[in-house]
Amino acid sequence: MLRLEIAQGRLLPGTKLREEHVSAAFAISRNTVREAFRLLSHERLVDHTLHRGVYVRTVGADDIRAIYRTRRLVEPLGVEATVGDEAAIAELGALVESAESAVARDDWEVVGTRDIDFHRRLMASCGSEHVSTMVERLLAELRLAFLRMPDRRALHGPYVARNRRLVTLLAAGDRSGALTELRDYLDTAEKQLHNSLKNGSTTDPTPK
Amino acid sequence: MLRLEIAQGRLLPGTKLREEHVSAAFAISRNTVREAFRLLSHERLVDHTLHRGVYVRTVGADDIRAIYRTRRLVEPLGVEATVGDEAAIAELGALVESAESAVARDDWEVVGTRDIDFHRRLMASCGSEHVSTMVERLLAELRLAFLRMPDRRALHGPYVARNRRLVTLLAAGDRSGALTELRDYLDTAEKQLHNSLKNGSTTDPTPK
DNA sequence: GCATATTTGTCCGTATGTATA
DNA sequence: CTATACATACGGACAAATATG
Repeated sequence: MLRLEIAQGRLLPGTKLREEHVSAAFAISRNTVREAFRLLSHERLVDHTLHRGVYVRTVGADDIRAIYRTRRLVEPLGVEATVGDEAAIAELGALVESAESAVARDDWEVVGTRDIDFHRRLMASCGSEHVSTMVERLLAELRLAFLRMPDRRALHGPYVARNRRLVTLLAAGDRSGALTELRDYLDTAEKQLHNSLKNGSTTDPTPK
Repeated sequence: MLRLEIAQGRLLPGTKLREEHVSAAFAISRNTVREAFRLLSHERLVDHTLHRGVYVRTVGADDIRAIYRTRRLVEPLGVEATVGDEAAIAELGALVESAESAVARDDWEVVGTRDIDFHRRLMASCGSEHVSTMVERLLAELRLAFLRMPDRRALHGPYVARNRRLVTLLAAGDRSGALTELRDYLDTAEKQLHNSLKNGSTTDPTPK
């Protein structure tokens, strides 16, 4: 049942998923495949149009705008909740460290993963299950956007230093400093994503 | 496919939904029923345990605590976004008016619905699709909690005046006043729900 | 524009494993 | 412990919609 992994790592956005094909590939029945498709569709990882099948979701410029609009709205709540939460700050520090060692290994795949983990952990401090699941979905969408980007190093490279700075500010208890750092992070990240999308994306846009 | 309506209005929490029974009642196949169950389960309207079937969700005291923890976290964002949004304030006023006329008719069902509509509209001003769908789910859970309460008048009665006050404060541009009014709303609402749950609930708790 | 082939949506029947009486 | 009921999963079938030539 775990083809989330396939959708999130292996397949490229825009790929059509034929029921018959998938059922053969996984040696499961078509009915079971359909149930799985419902789940993925509900998680917005695939697009499902009537009588036309399911496609791996292609996140466009509008989607990115929506994602960062939400992040700008919600992530400040995360830093508010994290200030003074020693355990959380320690875990965030560990995640940044892991990202830094990945940079040293030139493993940009896990650098991106650690960045996502970082912000998931940041929001977990809110202590709201509802918010956490929303963030989970938000970051899954973001990961789909990452898949369309050609240069992973340029994509994830700049942000481990920013996360490091954020942790330092949080550890120092500098609430407003952390907030402005966060805002700056989000602004530059969104700008870069739009640029990468405009210039060259790995896959065809395939709007139709 | 619209048995959301049934789960949200007709059936009481704790009711077991047998696949065969439902498929017969709606004249559809078990396979289709199963797909629908997956959807409802993902929306947290039903509990789905392996090999034991699906039950209409019973929201307990812990769930209510989680709901209001999230509301206290997120709804302030809604008032921040609504201050200065003339169109939104007008719509909120219309919703309160509709609730007031429902009070005059002794129609407490729609009073509760308008209360939910009110807070949905409030959060819509954030302009975040992600937040809106999260709120949608949050309020669906809350409505399930309402179903367990015996006295609808006592449940919904006190809050139309509070919503009216909130609209007035928003229209006056009194941001901090609106925030404290909101906090007070949430505190008393949660307290009342816990009380009603303790004393007498319409349905059996049926924890097992 | 039309005819054909492919694919989806829906249904039925059946087999197997699990939980409950 | 046995037996029953039920959920899970499989495979085949057909109609409807879509895509292709």
